[in-house]
Amino acid sequence: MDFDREFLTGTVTTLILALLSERPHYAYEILREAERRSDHQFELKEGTLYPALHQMERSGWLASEWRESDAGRPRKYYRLTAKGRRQAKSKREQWEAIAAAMRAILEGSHA
Amino acid sequence: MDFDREFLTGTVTTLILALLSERPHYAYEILREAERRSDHQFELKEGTLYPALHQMERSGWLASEWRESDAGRPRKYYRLTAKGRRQAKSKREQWEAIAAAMRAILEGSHA
DNA sequence: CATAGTACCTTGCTCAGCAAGGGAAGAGAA
DNA sequence: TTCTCTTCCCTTGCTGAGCAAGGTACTATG
Repeated sequence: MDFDREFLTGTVTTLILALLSERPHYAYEILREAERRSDHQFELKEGTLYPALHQMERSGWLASEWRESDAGRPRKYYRLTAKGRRQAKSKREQWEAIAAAMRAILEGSHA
Repeated sequence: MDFDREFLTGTVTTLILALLSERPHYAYEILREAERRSDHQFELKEGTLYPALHQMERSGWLASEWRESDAGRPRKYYRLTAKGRRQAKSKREQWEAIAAAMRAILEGSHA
């Protein structure tokens, strides 16, 4: 396999695609959800997330839709397109390959 | 825990420190070894590795020493300093935390 | 009325990774 | 002998992800 160059820095993209694979989310919700599930290991920054979402929408991986909320501001929900679903799969597989490769290398240095 | 900013892109540094934790290596050997152990998943680039090693030496994580080889050019061996050993531990722990966090997030999207 | 939380966004910096170059020296093939 | 392959070292200059730091606006709470 050949990793996307950007992938080695790309946990953010992988993470967004994974969450959106389950159901549509709005950005702020992605922030909270990533924090919660990672037991506060991840603190995704707004300055990272919003531009990333816009970029991914421009690339045709995501589609967005405004929805009213009973309390407070309307929310912009993102969902995966077909292209996005393919990307999500690819990114996840790449991540798993990297994780396996790292494991193989790190194991040696444990002794 | 708080990740080093660079860490999310920093598998390279982690990997180098892990290999040097085992024994001194010269750069070219690190390239080959990373490839071999990752079953050719990783193809560390020279343009990445050499500057990284120099940077790490300047930071006091590594020390280097030229050794003659029976065949061919002399080789520049790098080994960890005490500071480097602490870094190696820290990076490995950070990597493991990220891997765990990613696992937690990716699991949900498998269904 | 001030503070904190929710929710959207942008601009401009920094620095890791890399493509693309270079050099030198030995080994084997044609 | 010349050419190419492999080993081994290195540098320069680009790109782009992540982020700090800023902004807006509305609601709830003390």
